[in-house]
Formats: sequence, C-alpha cells, structure tokens
Amino acid sequence: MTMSNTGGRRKPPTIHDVAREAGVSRGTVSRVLNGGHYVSPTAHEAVNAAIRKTGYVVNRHARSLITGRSDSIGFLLTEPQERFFEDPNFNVLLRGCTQALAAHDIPLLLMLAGTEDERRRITRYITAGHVDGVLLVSSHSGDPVAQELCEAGVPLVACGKPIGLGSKVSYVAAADRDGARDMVRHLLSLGRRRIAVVTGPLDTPGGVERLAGYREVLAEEGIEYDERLVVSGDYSRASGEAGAERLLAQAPDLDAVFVASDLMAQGVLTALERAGRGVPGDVSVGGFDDSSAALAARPQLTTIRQPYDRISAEMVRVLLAQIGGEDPAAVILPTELIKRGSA
Amino acid sequence: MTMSNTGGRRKPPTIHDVAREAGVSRGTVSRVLNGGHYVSPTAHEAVNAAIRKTGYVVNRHARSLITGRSDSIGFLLTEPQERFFEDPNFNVLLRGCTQALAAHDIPLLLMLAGTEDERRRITRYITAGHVDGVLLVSSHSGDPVAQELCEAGVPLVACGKPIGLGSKVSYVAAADRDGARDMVRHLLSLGRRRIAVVTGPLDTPGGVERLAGYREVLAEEGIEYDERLVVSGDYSRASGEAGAERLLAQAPDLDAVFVASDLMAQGVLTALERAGRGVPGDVSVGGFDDSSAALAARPQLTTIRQPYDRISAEMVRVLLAQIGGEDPAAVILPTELIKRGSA
DNA sequence: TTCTCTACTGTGAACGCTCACAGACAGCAT
DNA sequence: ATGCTGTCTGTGAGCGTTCACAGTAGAGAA
Repeated sequence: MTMSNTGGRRKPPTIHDVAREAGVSRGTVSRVLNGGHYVSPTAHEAVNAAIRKTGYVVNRHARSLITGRSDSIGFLLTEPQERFFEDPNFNVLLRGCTQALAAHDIPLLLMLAGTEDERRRITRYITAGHVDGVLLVSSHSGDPVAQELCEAGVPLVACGKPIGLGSKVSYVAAADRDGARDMVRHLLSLGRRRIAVVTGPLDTPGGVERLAGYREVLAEEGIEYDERLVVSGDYSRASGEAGAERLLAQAPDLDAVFVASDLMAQGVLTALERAGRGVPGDVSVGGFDDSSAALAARPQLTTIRQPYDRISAEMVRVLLAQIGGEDPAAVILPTELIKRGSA
Repeated sequence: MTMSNTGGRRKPPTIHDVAREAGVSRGTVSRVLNGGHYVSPTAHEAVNAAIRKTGYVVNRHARSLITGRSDSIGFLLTEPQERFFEDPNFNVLLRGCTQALAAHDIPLLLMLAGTEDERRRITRYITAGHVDGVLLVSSHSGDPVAQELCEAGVPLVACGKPIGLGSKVSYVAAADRDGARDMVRHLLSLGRRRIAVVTGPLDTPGGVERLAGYREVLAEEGIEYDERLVVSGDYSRASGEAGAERLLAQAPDLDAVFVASDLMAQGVLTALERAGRGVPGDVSVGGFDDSSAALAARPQLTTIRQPYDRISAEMVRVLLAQIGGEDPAAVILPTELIKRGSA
C-alpha cells in the first residue's frame, strides 16, 4: 500500500501510468477496470499490483464523457428541509433507496432544493448529466422541477403519483384509496358513526386519495358526508394537533378520527388528551403510514401500513430500468391494516 | 424557447452546434460561457440566441475533465442518519452551508455514509474527483474517512476539531471550553455548588472540551471534583433523560446540571420533572447549542449559543480558500451565554 | 506611412478515458 | 498444409470542453 503521492499535491496517476507500470497497454488496464473479461490471469495480476502501487483511481469525468453515464443517482427533495427531516417516512425511504442502490454499487446523492434559487441550480446540475436519474420525493402538484426534468429527458421516478404531470412519468405509490377504505371500514366495524378525518394537503396525491377513500365508504354505507368532520393538515405533528382542535370545536360529537398520517395522528392524540377524550374509549383514532411515530404514540396507533421497504426497492428498480432504456412505469403497492391500541 | 429536442431522446447539442448556429468558433462560444470577456457585443448576442435556440447546456464532464474542477461541494455525514436528522443543529448547519455556497452558485450534495459499505463507496466517489471539496460533519475520533480523504489530498473542512487527525486538516469550531466555563460560572453565580454535568461522547471534541471547561472552573473555585456528578450521553434526547436518572440516583443532592447539548437537556428536564424536582427552583439546568430545542423546552433553556450561521459561513469560506490553493486553517468562533428560564 | 497597442477571433492541442477494430497466437478440426 | 475457432492484446480515434497561441483588424501615436 505504498502511496507515491503523499505530501505534495502532484497530479494523480492516469491509466497510462498504470499501464506502463504493469507493462501492458491502456486497453488491458481498462478491461481489468471494467469486469476483467478477456484478460489473462498474468496481466490481471500485474494490473492490480500496478493500481495498488500507483494509488490509481479512475477519473470519472473522463469515463463519463465517453460513456455518457455518471454512475450515480440523485435523491431530490423539492420541499423545505424541515418537512423532510421531521417525517420518519422520508428517513425510511432514503435508507431503503440507499440500500437498494448499494446492491448495484451506485452512490446516492441527496439534493435539497427548497428555495426557488436552489431549484434552478440543482435542475441545471442534473440536466448537465451529473446524475443518471432522479428519485423524486415531493408530491405537491405543479412542481416545476419534475416538469423540467421530464422534458429534459432525465429518467425520473416519483414517490406517489405526481398530480398534474403527464402519464409519461414513472411513479411508485401505495394504494392510498384502498388503505383509507380499509381504515374507515375498520372504524365502522367498531361501531363508530361520527368519523372525522384529518386529510393531508389537497395538492398531494395522498391528501386527495385518502380523502376519496373515506368518502367512498361513507357513501356506500349510506352515511351522510358532513364537512364539519373534515379538516386538512400538512402532514406535520403540529398541524394534526391544530386540526383536532378545530374538529372538536366544529363537531364535538365525533367518535372517531381517521388521520392521513401517523405524525399528524400524534398531534391529534395530544389534542384529544387535552380535551379529556379517552382513546380508544371515547374516540377511536386511525393513522396512516405505520411509521415509527405509530409505535411511539400512546396509545400505539392503529394504522395503515405503507410498504416503504418495497416502495424504495421498486423506485430504484423502475429507475434503473428506465435508465437502461425501458419505458416509464407506474407501480401501485398494497397497504395493510395494522391494529393496535388506538382503535 | 424552441427546443429542437422534444420527443425522441437525440444526442444533446454540443458547443460545436452552437458555434455553427451562431456563425462563430468554439472558442468564442466558450468565452461567452465563461464570463464573456473579449467577446464583441454582436458575437455575444448571436451566441446567446444560438444557445436558446438549440437548448444547449454545457457538458460538465467534458469541462471537468480539462479544468480538473467539478464545481460542486459535498456535505459528508459519516454517522448513522438518525443522529443527523434528530439534531436541529445539523439542520441549521446544512442550511447555512447551502446558502453560503449559493452565493458562489455552487450546488451542495449531501452524502450519507453511515455504514462501512457506504463509506467505501462514497470515499471512492469523492477521491475520483466528483466534488471539489468536502464539508465534514462528524466529530468522532478515528474517523477513517477523514483520514483517507486527507491523504488523497481532497480539500476538507471539519465542523469541530477532529480528534486524532494531524494538524493539517482545516476545521471550524466554537470555543467549547470557554462556553462551558461561562455556563459553569453562571451556575455558580446563582449560588449552586453541587453542579452535575451530562457530557457528550468523550470521543468528540465537544464532549471532551466542554467537560474540560467544567473541571477547570471547579478547580479554580476550589470545588472538589466529584465523579458521581458526571455522566456521559450521546447528544440524543433519550441519553439526556437516562443520564439524569443516573445522576439523581448517584448524587441526589445535586442542585444544578450542565448539559452538553440542548437536546440532551430536554431529556434532563423530563427526568427532573418526573422526579419532582422543580426547574429552576430546585435545580438549575444549563444547556449548550442554543438550538431550536432550547426554545421548545419548558422552561426555556439557559444555554450557550453556538454561532451556527457564522460556523457554516466560515466552513465554506475556508473550504473555498483551500480549493483555491491556500493552506488549511483552523477557525475558532466565540460563544455566548443566553439566559432564559431554566437557570 | 509605419509601428504599437488593444480588442477580438479561430485553431490545434490536450484532458483521461472507453470503444471498435485489427492483429497475434494457440488449439483443434479439416 | 489450411481453415476456423476462441482468447488475449495493442492502437487509433473520439467523447465535449478549455486553454494557449497565433493571427486579424482597427485605433491611435510616432
């Protein structure tokens, strides 16, 4: 492990230096670097020794220039970072994607583009070919970044169906509507009839679809839709708490709350406790996500599990396929009702 | 804004296409792209028009190949991501760095390298020249990544003085020891004499230095050092709570706690409340950081403010200077005692 | 005029790599 | 002998850019 380069910052060794050191040609070194096919054991060994001796690392710019690939993937976040960091789901998703890509030896770059200015910079960076594809984690409609990247022909996979974008963009999503239906039916099965709902933002697919599932089941069961039982949050804990306050004021007779995220559900629990309503005695509370917040809550949340491990794995699979030339695809994954103490 | 490239994914336009379209040479286009000096107004206009018409974006791989720069900076995190996401300080730091770099139009790439495997991948990625420099946010000693990057000659600036690394690595840090001294003196000025301490991990500079400041002041005041008054945490809220439990068991007569981070201090408050000790009546609690946790706590925390905005600005400044060829530098920034309700 | 200076422009080299191709050599059948 | 495989190797070209250099034209000074 003799580094000939310690101390002064000399220019790093090139493939040529390695070739000379090993007594072979550039081509042979390149072949060793890319899988080692059609290389004799002798040459293979000599090249590896030369690489160790010179401390060579391939210049990825040169490689990318000719291959057109960068062998890295971007994890793009177009929302303010607070949102991201507070939400345990994002965490799980990020880790899942990192792991799935690790199997392909591809590094994941996290890019935050919360401000308009940042969005411009990052978009330019991406369209300039610095990553081969983008995993997009932002669900707000009318996201100009997604639009732009799509038009620039950058392979893109969104988490959750992007609203307002054409059908040519890939996405992976949980079956939000079905999940919501399961939860509402579960609450009904407990004898609840005045079921309130705290939705997500209505410009996100999760916000829209989960509310739709709620309304569908109510309609099917002949229960009248009462808009006093419906408020919207922004997936944050605080907004759940505030939402529950409003619900208690508008519809004090509620006997259940279906909350569109576990984090918001935590806030709802706080508000209910303060109001002296027992859970699950007086009010049943159902969450959504099955994130770590569901287990941290007291009582633990009955919730709809989103298969985040599968979601991230699928996102990576679809993205790599698209980079490989396949057409965009949409993947919908089933959810599951998890019964715990809150309902 | 006519994109000649919509639909089929043709190969993107090169600088050559732009030159032909504008009726000038490659050189002139390149000059326009890089500041526009020594270019006639006529040519300048023609090139800009051609760029718009062709939808040209510079191929950064080609540029990087010859300039040796990538015009991007990495924000490297070598700890498990949970730690990072829970701590509000990191958030502030990240945003500060992003903003400081935005002034130079440089995108920031967040790289998570929590596992051994990821560390290898990311190190290779960095040493291959994909970023011009690295902002390192990990303070644990013996971090092999920092060592490796340093040896590879990658410009690097750490947040907090890296333990166990040579003096040739740049860092920006708050005056931890002075801050701790200020806090302990403040607690003494309130008449407290049995001052306990919850330190950070003792393989981090913050952990070591803040404890050192505590011991110094005690020694100066002729107060005996009692190791029952000292426990260590890992900067997490939970570890603060657990630490306080241990302290209460070992030294029930404590009348103040100096906690090495606000997040841990929140945990300490929880434990004290459960034990029926009033804050600040029975026990004074001092934090460290002045993070958002200090304001969120009840009572609000008296704490030592770390100037995170200046820290991030300095990190970026030092890193860019180093990339520009300057020698590594160490910057120590002063802290400030912020008095609130807890002490 | 002629010379110098400045503003501007075009033209080969690189940068370090991969890829396609051609060639060499061995083994085995014809 | 000849041909055909298959494995292995070296070479030249080219990816899209910047940079150094040489050159042109016009303005102003001698």
